Amino acid sequence: MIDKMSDIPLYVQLKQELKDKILAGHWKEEEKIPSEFDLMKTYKVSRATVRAAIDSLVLEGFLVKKHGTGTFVRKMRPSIGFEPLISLSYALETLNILSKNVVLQKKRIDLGEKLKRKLRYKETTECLYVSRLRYVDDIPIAVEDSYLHPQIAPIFDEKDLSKSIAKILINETDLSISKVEQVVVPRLAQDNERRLLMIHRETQILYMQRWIYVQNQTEPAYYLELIMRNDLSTLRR
Amino acid sequence: MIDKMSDIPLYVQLKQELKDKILAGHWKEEEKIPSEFDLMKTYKVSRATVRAAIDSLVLEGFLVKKHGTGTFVRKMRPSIGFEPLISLSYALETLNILSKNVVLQKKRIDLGEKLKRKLRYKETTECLYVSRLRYVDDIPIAVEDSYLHPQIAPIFDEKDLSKSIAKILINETDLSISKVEQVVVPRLAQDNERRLLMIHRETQILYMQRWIYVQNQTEPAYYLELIMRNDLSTLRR
DNA sequence: AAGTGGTCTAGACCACAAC
DNA sequence: TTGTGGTCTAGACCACTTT
Repeated sequence: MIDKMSDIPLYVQLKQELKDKILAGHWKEEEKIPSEFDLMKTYKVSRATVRAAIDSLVLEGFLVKKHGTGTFVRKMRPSIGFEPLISLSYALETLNILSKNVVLQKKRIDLGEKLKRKLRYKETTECLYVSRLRYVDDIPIAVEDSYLHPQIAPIFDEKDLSKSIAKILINETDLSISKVEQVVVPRLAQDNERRLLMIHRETQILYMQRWIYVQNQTEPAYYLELIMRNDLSTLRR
Repeated sequence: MIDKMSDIPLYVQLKQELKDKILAGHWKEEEKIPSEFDLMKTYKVSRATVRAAIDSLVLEGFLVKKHGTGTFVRKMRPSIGFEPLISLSYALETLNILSKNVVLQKKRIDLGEKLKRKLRYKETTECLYVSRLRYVDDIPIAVEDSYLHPQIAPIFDEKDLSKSIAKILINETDLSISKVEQVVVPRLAQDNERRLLMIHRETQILYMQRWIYVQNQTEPAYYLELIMRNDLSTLRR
């Protein structure tokens, strides 16, 4: 209950009240909670107080607001906080850097022995290959080669691949990620990389490989290989 | 300037106005911006509008508020370059989260076969072991076990290990990092981990291993194993 | 048309930090 | 004591979604 005499701010009390109900399952996932006006009446507080409590819970990922419709309990993601480790888009967003991808190529390919070993496939001999260039303000910052396992490739057939593949994997599928392996090597850019990223010979880049495993599959669902500029400190928006 | 006839919300216009001034260097880093009341007068808007604009910029990491003192331009965070990939401290800083370490143990240890394999040592059979607990606002968020190769361990004999080991490696030595390998697995916390992190059984954690290689050495200079809470988004400030 | 969240105003009092 | 940000109220109108 809410105590107006308490030293604890009303919106904090209301926030805790709502959070407790969410965690206790009082409202189910995806279910609508009472409207802001209902909450005003129920708890006898002003709308600003209700909104402060709700906004805070939205920020913490417990609630989602839909304009004109209502406020809903957010489907719990098993991996909140995990995203920046998986998705370059997400990692950049935490720095307030917005990037966009341009798809250069997208095709099914057969894997040679060498590539098969690199992708850590055991049996599978084909995959969906996507080559992309990532831009921040029309400046190319990374070249990404993605390899999608046949088991998950169909999901991406009709997706907009200018968006983050990792984000799609996390948010638009029911797959849960079981392991992420990653190797990063700093080195100088090679000629072809320099041309794509429009950088000088001396510029250092990061070469990164990433294997993402889902659920019980033994082969990586998503292999990513990228090179990126290592001097993004000046790109804040 | 702010246009009350525009379709763009006033607080968004004000936010953009302030952001532009920050990026243009109109106020320097760590410098105080005008008070909320000054901004109300200057732009002829209500306090709620001013606060909405400022709160949004705080959230994005451009401003910091200090109760009773004022609002200040935030010091620029490190880039997404190499550092956040190596150092949890850096990675958290990009999320606007400041953390500190407490050293629980620090001792030389002899390695059994199992540990030797885990550390990926070929010949070496000893190392410097450091166990630390990482806090954000007195909340324990991670337990870290660090293993330092004998070749670099002496460097850390007299260092303050409440600071980031990776940061020391990057900034206070001449060693250059040649490779970083990392494995992340999301899973539920075990009993002993739950106690240290003061979390419930259902809470998901991230288990991470990281091998850092320097220069031409074939054995990792720094092996790190940690478990951390996977709900750090709720700790953002 | 009705209900929801989004924006905005004007005013009030409180808690904290610095002078 | 003064100035700052923190909390809270009561009211208004707008934009979006559903009925």
